[in-house]
Amino acid sequence: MPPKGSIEKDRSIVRELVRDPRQSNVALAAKVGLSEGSVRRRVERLVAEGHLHFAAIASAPFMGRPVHTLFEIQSAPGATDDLIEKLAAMPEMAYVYHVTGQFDIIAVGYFASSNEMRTFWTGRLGNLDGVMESRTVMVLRVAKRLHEWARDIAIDDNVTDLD
Amino acid sequence: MPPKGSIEKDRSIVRELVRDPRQSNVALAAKVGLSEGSVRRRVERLVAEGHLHFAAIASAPFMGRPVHTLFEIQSAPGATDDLIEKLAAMPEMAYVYHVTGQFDIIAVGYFASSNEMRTFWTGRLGNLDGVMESRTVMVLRVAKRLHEWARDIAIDDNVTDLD
DNA sequence: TTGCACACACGATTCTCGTCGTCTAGGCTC
DNA sequence: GAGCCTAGACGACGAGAATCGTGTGTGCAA
Repeated sequence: MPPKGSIEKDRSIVRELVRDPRQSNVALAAKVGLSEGSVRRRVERLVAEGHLHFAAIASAPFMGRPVHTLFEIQSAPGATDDLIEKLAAMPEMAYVYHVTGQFDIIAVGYFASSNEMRTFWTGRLGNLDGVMESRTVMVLRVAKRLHEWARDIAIDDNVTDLD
Repeated sequence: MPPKGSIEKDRSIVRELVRDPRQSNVALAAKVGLSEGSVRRRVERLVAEGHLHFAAIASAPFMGRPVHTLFEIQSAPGATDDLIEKLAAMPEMAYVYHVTGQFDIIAVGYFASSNEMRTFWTGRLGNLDGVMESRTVMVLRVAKRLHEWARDIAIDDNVTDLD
């Protein structure tokens, strides 16, 4: 087990990488006060454990999918998990959340046109077993998409044993 | 302007990077059929133009924010843009969308505890000017979070002039 | 022709990556 | 408690690879 305070080093590595994902291990090592090799091993471990991951994010409009839609779905009792599986398997879907509230599932997808979205909604989604009710919400503008949200966060010292 | 078909090279670079964000320019160049230098410059340009960006994504629980909440907000007429600005400026917020439907804004945030979320909701969010009604939706499980969604998408040839 | 936008070529510098020796913490036996 | 052993993490280091800046060529349009 990390001998306490080690997790803070991990977090500072993560914060630093969130701030600049493409910096070299050498630069990162200098900032967090470790050697290049140690930083490299820690990053590998953090990625393997799922605490950190790297992504290249494409602009959906640039890739030919300008229509950004959110679906709120109420599922039949007991059907939620199945439904989530099926939604997650659809390539149009980027995010699928199991949530509380009036609806059980929120899913976000990208489409080439409103018409294609409509086809998807009325055809593929509407025909799925277990869909009681669904609503679409069109995303007009993304005001903030901060995969970098962790950057400014001050970490409480007493929160060290989280998964 | 790119002489047509150049945008397809850009897209194949993007797709390839989405598939593996940390591959070297040399490897990428071999796959898309360009030299290392050309790929490097194209990637720089794509990032500068906002069509592509690199991110290191931290696990929110690991960073001490296990509570994942979505807020649906109905704003007073004319107040939406202001409200969006204010929400986007809050460090707890990771995503802020301007949307259609019953609500005008959907915002997603991460909190250290449900209590902190409640404090935020009743205190900071509830006191903002222009908030007519707001609901919280707790995210129980993230079934899919595919920043890599663009990977499998076939691009229509007639969709070349999008921003 | 001139200008411009790309692409390629090619060193110099920097980084990555595997390996090795060291140090420390913890557990075990005596 | 002393001595010993093991596991994990760290730093050091060198070979190989990647990056990065610059210079040159080529196609196209004004």
